[in-house]
Amino acid sequence: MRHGPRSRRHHGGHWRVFARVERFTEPALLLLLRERPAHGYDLLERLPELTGEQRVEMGNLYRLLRALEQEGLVVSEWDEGSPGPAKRRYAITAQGRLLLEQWADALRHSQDRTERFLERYEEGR
Amino acid sequence: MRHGPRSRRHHGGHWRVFARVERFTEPALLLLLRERPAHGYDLLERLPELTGEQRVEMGNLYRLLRALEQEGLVVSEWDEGSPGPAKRRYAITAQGRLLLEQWADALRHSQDRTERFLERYEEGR
DNA sequence: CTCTTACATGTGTGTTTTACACTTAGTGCG
DNA sequence: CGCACTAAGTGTAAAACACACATGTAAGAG
Repeated sequence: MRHGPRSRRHHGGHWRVFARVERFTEPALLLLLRERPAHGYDLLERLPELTGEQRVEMGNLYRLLRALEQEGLVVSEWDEGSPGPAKRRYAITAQGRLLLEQWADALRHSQDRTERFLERYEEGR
Repeated sequence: MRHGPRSRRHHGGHWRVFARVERFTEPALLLLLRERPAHGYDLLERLPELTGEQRVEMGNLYRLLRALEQEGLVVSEWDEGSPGPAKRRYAITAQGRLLLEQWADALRHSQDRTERFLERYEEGR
């Protein structure tokens, strides 16, 4: 096995567990973009505030942004006029806001499930 | 595309999102086995209480149980003497309890992250 | 007795999601 | 210039998961 699993990393003789919500980068991006439009690299730096990870894989981030655009959840355009390398500026759409709302709902349910799990865990200690 | 994504299902014209914790079946199994030893099919029926899903894929469940055994997190033996088809009875080990503890910890962190996400989401409505 | 259903454990294989490695290009600085 | 930082990507493999199918035991219906 070249790589260990992501959610359970070997580290100094024991397993390190990181309980992560599937596809969490997606709602995180949508939330950041709801606050204000931004370009990919900017999002890359602000994502860890939400995901709790050191950094998000940038390759996947750019692919995800393009996928979101194809689904009509965000729109983008090349940001002319600003200095430095060409940037693509992303903004959330109405559909994106709707999906974010559904994510928030799903995350609340997830919170409830996990809360029940933890209570049941504490009971049997 | 034969199958849609699991965490975002198309349903009646909109996407249905199910925010799921990665590999959550693993701590769920460990918790059930900490409460009492059980065989696979039994776990299969009791898992939805914890996961919130209708059912867990049984193929993957049996593979997961064997993987957990290879890692020393559970032990099993054929349950002789009980009627019906042969059952393999699984029990949690000390290492399994340790990993479950780490999962509980990780899940609490996940709760905090999600809580922060939801608060930030509510702020900007 | 035969058929069907439920119990019980699995294998095979494809899809989706994520990780890791690498490329290209603009700009400022010592 | 060489180097670091910004910015946007591609290629590819592994991990996680879904779906379909196989095999055998036992209990009950007709």
